[in-house]
Amino acid sequence: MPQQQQTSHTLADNLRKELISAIVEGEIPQGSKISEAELAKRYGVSRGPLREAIRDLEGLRLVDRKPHAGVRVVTLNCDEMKEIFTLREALEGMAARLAATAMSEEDIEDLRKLLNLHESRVQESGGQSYFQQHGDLDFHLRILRGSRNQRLYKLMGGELYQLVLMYRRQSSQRPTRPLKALEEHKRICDAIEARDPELAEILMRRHIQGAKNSLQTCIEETS
Amino acid sequence: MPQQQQTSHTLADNLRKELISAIVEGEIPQGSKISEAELAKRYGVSRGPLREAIRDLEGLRLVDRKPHAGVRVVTLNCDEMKEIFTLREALEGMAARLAATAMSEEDIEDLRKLLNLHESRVQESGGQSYFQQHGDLDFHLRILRGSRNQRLYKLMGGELYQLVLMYRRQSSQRPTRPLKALEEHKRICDAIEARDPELAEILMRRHIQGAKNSLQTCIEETS
DNA sequence: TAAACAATTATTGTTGACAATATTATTATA
DNA sequence: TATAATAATATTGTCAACAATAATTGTTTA
Repeated sequence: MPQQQQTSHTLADNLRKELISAIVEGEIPQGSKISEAELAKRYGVSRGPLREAIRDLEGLRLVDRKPHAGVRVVTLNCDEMKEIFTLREALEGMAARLAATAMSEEDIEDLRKLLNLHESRVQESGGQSYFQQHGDLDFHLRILRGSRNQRLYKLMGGELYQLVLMYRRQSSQRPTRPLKALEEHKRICDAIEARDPELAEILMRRHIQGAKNSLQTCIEETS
Repeated sequence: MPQQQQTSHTLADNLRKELISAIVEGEIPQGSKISEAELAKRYGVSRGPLREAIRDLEGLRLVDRKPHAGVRVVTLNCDEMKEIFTLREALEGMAARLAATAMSEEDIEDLRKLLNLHESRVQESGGQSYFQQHGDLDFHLRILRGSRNQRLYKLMGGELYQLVLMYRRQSSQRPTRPLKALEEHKRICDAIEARDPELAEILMRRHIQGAKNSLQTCIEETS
């Protein structure tokens, strides 16, 4: 079953989704100040629900807020992104460990099919964009769900992945070797299929460490 | 410097703190429905800021909300608590790893002093209550801060620890062997002092696994 | 001219009233 | 009597006006 109904029938909840999308896609640029009045007019709602939605975004750390001074979209510098990847390493490593015992045979079969799909996409067209955009996250989300740990799934899949997505979309992140990543995904899947939690965790952590290391080096910002 | 000013000068932010405290302490019992009108009257504010504060609590997973049907305080059963402890294992394990290289000599010295203080408290009075209530969390928060990973610190120290606290306060959690816990803390401190990230992580994970295992076994709830 | 102070303006924070939805109580019917 | 449909009630969701705070602009003074 789907985990949530399509539309929540409340303005604040719909706004929340729209704003998340707008920020992640860069429609509302990083570091820009958000004007409540302007956004309210733009989305055709009053400021009440809008403020509630913004409050949610603050919880997701997509915006920063200073009382009486307004909210700004966060600016993701490379250092912050490395922090997030460190969290990914810890959390997704644990997810892989749990998935190795918690995933059903059908789940694993589906996961394998997904990897085969990814392989064909990568082969047929270089496929970098597709794989980078969706394929990689699909795989990681499957593992997170496979951990059967609701809180883990919601935490990584909900809050943190928005930030990863945002960074990928906006930082002109170069595609990081889809072939190598796909190969690593396969090995992780192997470990899960072999019901080897320790190996699954180690491989996942290495995989994410690799991604972290390939983040473009930070530009030192003294001011 | 302190990370936040004392009072935020906005009703919603102050309410947020009060509500968190009220829920964690059990003043607002688990599973109870929250009436906006009643709470607004109780705290002498209008429903606007109250709703924003509640929205924050939802982000912290302290309450559940169904659109048009109200919010309820979450009920922490043992299974959920085990999920949280699994997150703790992953995140605090990572924190210990990072702390082993990131903490300054002074930080480590202070940590050692803290442990000595704990030891005297435990010895002089059995000290179970103090150590269980504050000492244990103090130690873990120090490690989290020592990781020098802001996001890790805020995530575990902010959102997740509220839930751990809530469970401890309300589930008549028996004090889980303060002497053994203290001993484990010392070993973790040793590993950090020796600048041994792998060992620090392993010990921290074991330490939290032990705490998880000592959670009282769940009462099976079929209905 | 530059700096500091003061008045203005714009934005955020708050409130109480109104609208929409879900829950409860009531009534009719099998 | 039990169940289902329906009306009444209470609660949540939304709005537009008001208050309070911060940013901006203009003015005065060294």
